[in-house]
Amino acid sequence: MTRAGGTRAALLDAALAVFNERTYGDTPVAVVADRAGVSVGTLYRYFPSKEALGNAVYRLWKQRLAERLAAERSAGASYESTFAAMFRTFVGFAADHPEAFAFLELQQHESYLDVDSRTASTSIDQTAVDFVVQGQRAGEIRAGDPRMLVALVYGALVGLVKARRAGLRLTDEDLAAARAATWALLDVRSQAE
Amino acid sequence: MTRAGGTRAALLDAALAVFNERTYGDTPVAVVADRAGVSVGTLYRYFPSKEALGNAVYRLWKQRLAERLAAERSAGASYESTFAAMFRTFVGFAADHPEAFAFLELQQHESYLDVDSRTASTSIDQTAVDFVVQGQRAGEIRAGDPRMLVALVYGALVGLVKARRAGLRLTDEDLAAARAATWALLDVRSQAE
Amino acid sequence: MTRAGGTRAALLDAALAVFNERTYGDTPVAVVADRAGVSVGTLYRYFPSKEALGNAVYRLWKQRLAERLAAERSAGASYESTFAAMFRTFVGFAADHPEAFAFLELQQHESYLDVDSRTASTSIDQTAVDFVVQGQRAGEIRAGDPRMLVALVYGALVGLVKARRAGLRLTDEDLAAARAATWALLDVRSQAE
Amino acid sequence: MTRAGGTRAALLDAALAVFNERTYGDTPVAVVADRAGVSVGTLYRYFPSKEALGNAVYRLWKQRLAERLAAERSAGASYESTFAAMFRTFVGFAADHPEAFAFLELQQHESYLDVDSRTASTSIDQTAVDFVVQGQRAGEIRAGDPRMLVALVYGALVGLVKARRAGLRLTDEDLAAARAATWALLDVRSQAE
DNA sequence: AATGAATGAGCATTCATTCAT
DNA sequence: GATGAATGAATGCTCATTCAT
Repeated sequence: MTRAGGTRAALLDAALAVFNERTYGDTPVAVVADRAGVSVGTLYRYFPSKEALGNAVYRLWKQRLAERLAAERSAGASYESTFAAMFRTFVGFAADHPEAFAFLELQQHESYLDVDSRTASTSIDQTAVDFVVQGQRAGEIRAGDPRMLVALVYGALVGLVKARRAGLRLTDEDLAAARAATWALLDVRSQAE
Repeated sequence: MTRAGGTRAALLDAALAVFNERTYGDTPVAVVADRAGVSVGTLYRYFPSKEALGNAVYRLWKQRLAERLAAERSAGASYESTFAAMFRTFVGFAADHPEAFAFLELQQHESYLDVDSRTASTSIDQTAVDFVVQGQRAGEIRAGDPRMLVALVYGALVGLVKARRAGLRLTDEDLAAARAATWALLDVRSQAE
Repeated sequence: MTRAGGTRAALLDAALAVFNERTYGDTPVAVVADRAGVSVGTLYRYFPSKEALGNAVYRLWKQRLAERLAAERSAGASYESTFAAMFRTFVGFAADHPEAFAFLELQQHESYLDVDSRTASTSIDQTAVDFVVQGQRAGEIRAGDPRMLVALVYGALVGLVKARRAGLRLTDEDLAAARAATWALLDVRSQAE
Repeated sequence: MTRAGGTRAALLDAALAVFNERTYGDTPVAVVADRAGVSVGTLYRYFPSKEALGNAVYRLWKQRLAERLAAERSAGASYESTFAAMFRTFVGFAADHPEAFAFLELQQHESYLDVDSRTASTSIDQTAVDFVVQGQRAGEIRAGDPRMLVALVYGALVGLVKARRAGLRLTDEDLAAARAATWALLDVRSQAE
């Protein structure tokens, strides 16, 4: 099962897959190695420990998500349309890489994430907080602690993806409605007068 | 260290506490027994397995939350004010029982939850879905798949509590703003015309 | 195979035996447990690690040897007769507990001995150095760095026991000759005039 | 990092060095190869196994020591002066090649030494035993089992070197005293009349 | 009923050795 | 010849569960 990207990439892929079938903590490294089509010894040639492997998987996908989100801040666009783009990116990422999204957002990583991984995670938050702060200054996003608003929106998005993962089937129309509803979380016009 | 409620209650309390300090999966049963002030043997007299204990803790708190939420549907009140009451109940529950909330919503239980526990979980969803469906019929809640709307709202709430747990400090004013924003997720008046 | 002294004693006995058949480093803990007639898990109930077990065995026997040696310093006796008593004690200990002696003196312990164990070891040296210093003051033991003289005598004794272990058969007469020769290492009368 | 003597010599040097930093048993072959500046594969081209490498190192230095000792038996010299020369040779060897001496005398080799290596070891003993037997016939060395006397002397010498290695600092005067004391182990004149 | 000693399968990790390039 | 990636058996240690007292 070796891949074009080589053994290391095969291991990262296998790890993502099996960590999702159970959990990082419940998955023996032997299972990761098996899935990647290599021996345990080989896994340890590429990653010094199970923790290092977990961190590598986490960082890889957090960074990919961060890159996709960062790319959406287009110059002249309105906040609502920028939000719509970010929403689509986020939901699209979750659709394209359901295992990666589930691993990132639906598991507990506190026990093994190192500083670099936590930093990768923070970068997405920061992008979102910046967006909210600017939107508030422009009078398009409602008042309130920006981190709180981000937590609500991010939570709503995670809730959405989690529900789909649990079996909820949504049409494009549904998703457009979800986007509109989530934008209302931020929209200054939804603010009680 | 036995409690008023007896050994079983002491074990459930201890389990909730220690499952939060690490994770269900990372916590040896010996640690639960220790914390409860009993021996491992005794733990196994009250619960046939670690899984059974985990399920009991899960069900206990899911049911308590469900009861508090169900109690909020007052007869003549508007949907918005009912929502406000439910929001307060939910956030209040998380404030009163932070360990319970964290255990219920911030951990993965898939690997060990039995059917009964999953049902207990569904009951809260159902309460919420019923509320949304009725609100939609009454023309006060926006259109869209009710389960999707519930997922968004529930996700937003979890995101809020998670952020507080990660260190975000919020005033009562902030929480009122969070409630208003979350209501906008549902409010028909926030719907784009 | 449980012994009168209980599981812990059985483990210490088994450890001494198997550490001698190979080496501390070459002996899996499973082999120790097997020999003691218990499971690996039980071994770990009595000793937190293999290192701790190794240290416990080392300390136990070093202390027994130290006690036997310390008991030999009789009040009015001459240095030569005190030395003879210590020599007999030492050789007798090696004869009575060949495995213990071999473990203590013929293996490398540097990699795992803790401070307490090293202290137990030093106590024997100190007893010997004190003896030499007093003998020098009394004009019965030759001049020279006392630690150096102790190293020579201790080395000679270890060499003797090692040779017996390798198959050398010695009569009581031989041993008396060995004692006399070893005393010459210290005897002021053997000093070149 | 190849040496004048070629790859094989570089490997033997590297092995001696790293076997002393830890132990033969604790040293991965990869560390030996690294230190020698070659790959593991190359190491296995020169030595069929780790054991073979260990034996080669052992034999190499045992033979060098044996040669230096054997060279000391000068024709007309007295036994005491021959002994003095051998003592100096031995202590000098330990000073010139502390790693080699420590490897030979302060580690356990039983688990992997082959017959040839054991033979190399015996040859030194034989030289020493011959010396003692002749000295006894000449009436200059005390009575007693020659192998026993050799064991005492060899042990004393090892004890001396071990103590120096553990930090004991000795002047030339101290060493002369050590030599005199060690000779007393053999000297017929030290024998109790 | 309660205890806690005992069990042993299971896990992360290491390392001597092989072999395709 | 030389390389170093790959192998997989072996090791120290953990922990859910049982059971004699």
